[in-house]
Amino acid sequence: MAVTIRDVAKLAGTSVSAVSAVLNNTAGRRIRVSEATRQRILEAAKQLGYAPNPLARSLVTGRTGVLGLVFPYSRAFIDRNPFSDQIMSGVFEEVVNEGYNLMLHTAVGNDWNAADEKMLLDPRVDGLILVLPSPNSSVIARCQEVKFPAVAVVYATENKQVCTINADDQHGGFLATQHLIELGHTRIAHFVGDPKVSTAQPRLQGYLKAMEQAGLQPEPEWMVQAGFDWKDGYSATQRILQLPKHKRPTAIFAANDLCAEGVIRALREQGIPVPEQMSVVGYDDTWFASMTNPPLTSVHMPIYEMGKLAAQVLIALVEGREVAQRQYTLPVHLTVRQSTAPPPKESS
Amino acid sequence: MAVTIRDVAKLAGTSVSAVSAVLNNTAGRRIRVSEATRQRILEAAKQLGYAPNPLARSLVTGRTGVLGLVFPYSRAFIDRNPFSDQIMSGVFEEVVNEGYNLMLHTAVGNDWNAADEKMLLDPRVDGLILVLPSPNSSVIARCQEVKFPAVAVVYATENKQVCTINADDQHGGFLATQHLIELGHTRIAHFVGDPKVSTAQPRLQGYLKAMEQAGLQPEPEWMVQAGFDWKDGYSATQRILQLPKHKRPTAIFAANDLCAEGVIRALREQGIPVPEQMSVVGYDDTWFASMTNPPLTSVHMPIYEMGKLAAQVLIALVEGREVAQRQYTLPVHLTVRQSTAPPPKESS
DNA sequence: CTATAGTGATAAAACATTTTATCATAACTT
DNA sequence: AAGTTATGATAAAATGTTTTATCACTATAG
Repeated sequence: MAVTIRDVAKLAGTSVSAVSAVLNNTAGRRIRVSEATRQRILEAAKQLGYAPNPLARSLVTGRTGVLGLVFPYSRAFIDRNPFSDQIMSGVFEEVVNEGYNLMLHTAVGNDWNAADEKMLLDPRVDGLILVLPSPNSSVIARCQEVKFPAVAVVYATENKQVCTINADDQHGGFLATQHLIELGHTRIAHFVGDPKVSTAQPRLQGYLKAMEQAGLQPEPEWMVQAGFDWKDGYSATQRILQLPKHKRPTAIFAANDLCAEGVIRALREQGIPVPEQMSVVGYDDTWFASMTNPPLTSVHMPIYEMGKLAAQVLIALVEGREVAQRQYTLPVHLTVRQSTAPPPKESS
Repeated sequence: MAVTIRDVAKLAGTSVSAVSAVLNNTAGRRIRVSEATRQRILEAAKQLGYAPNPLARSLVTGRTGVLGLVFPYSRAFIDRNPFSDQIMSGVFEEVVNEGYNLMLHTAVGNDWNAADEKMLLDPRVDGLILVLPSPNSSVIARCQEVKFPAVAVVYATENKQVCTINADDQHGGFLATQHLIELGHTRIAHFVGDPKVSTAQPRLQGYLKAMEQAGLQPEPEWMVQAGFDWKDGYSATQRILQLPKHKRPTAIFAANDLCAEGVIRALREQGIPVPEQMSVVGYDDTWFASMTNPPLTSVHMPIYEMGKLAAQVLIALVEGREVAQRQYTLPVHLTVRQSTAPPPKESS
């Protein structure tokens, strides 16, 4: 059916090995070929429109030029989630630039069964980028064990051998809170993300650090266990509005942008204007943050860059290059928009 | 390194062919094997943790179990675009359910060069799902030519042999416009999408049809060449607000949700309340539509379902099953939210 | 005049499968 | 008793590459 290397060899009147050597520009190393036959081979290959079969090539070289990208199995993480889009976008950009291909995988939670193993430690991919919001994954442990190249994104671990890409979540939490303190707020709530996700805890730590540093004592009711979804922010806001007036916060630092949007929506429905009566800070600063009303002040997480870096590190690993650093923590910064303002004057 | 079929054969004390037959449940067809050896083989395979090498298998069977998903190369189409996310999400869901894998591709515009050909007509994928907003692609023609299984999404063509998945854009345009007419609007603008994208024209047709059917004569200024991006809606709104009062529309049917968000933003900045002074209708009804302020009335396009159907059809094609239908046009409906209302009373 | 080295190549092995062809043996038919 | 058929297998071919080993032949050095 398709044109093979043998067809080229036959047309050029040479051996298969010569064709292979010429087409891989590896002539001169083991196999020598004269300039004349080199030209004949090139001509023949062009004439037949020959393209090497990647399967056969991979079978013998043990390399495929394909990277695997693994998301946790959760439709929420793939669909309607600017975070995973941007990770993917960054990964994809780098992968394409470096001439690799990208294969998508899923169905991997924290548990790791035989089916997953076959799916992931697959000779069809040279390495894996794992988006692993849950800590202590056995997936990554298994990769280490069999020395399968892997890079984990948003993954917290003690093991210094594991390649990880993270953002400075604690500093992000600090920045968000400090910004509100500088505006004059003293009663600041933090809607904490899903505790199963590794980024939730450090952000809370950053919040606590900023509060402590400013000499503010956070009420326990201000640290609300919410979540990363829209409706988590919505319901958490409803709860916090039931606090007695003197305990009611004047600012909310939400778990992420989606959560913050839920906060804004709940506030709007209660007739509480943002930012005049309540300041709101988001987290992630995805494209979506600038689309809310009012546009959201948010901690900018370099998500796209994290995806890109993950791909860079993985490619280095796959190509056997030594990586300068195994664990990265990218800096974050605060993007101030219009959802934050000084607290309202006390009317009581 | 890895455990091969030979290791299993050796441990079980049988031939390689017997192992292959047993493990593929194809025993009895050509190769017969007794129940006793069958058990020995199964046991040996389990003990060694054998997993067949997909590369070697694909090389001989000519099938890989991998589908390719191709997006046009445009970062806007991958990043920050709820549309492509949802397509991908639908495709992915079906692909995973059916035990296939998904490979991502890009770098294909309307032009189709040799590099693209090698990348796409790749033995590593059994077939392609092409997201092809631009009509008359030579990509799809080439796939037809070499009988490479392919399904095109949002692709307009005269060729009835090409498998396509579309939504009823004309009816969508009709529904959006009719809704505004029923509310009492007579001066209705339509912000037309990128003319290079095949969905733009039918939506305009639907708009015109609804207007005509209601006996309304649309002013040429109301059909604004805008685009599918946020800022297209923003700038088009600024232009339309400069029309003299008697020509100024009371409702805008935007090219899509992103465009509509730009419209709302521009109106807000001009102090024109939505929907009291101006009704706005979006298109696509992505998750994002319910997040705007006010929540957007939008034509619901079954994007996720389109992705899913595309994968279904492609898998049928790949597996050699005859498909009931080669070209699908999925129905759309209107989701009414709070961005539309009757026109303001004439104050002049 | 014989080792050695260099040149230009080819044949064969290896990669891990599936598929096809072949081969005994026993049982059953004619 | 010879021929057919069913059973249970195995060896070998095929898939399309890359890599390793081998082979002539010539020129140069000792």
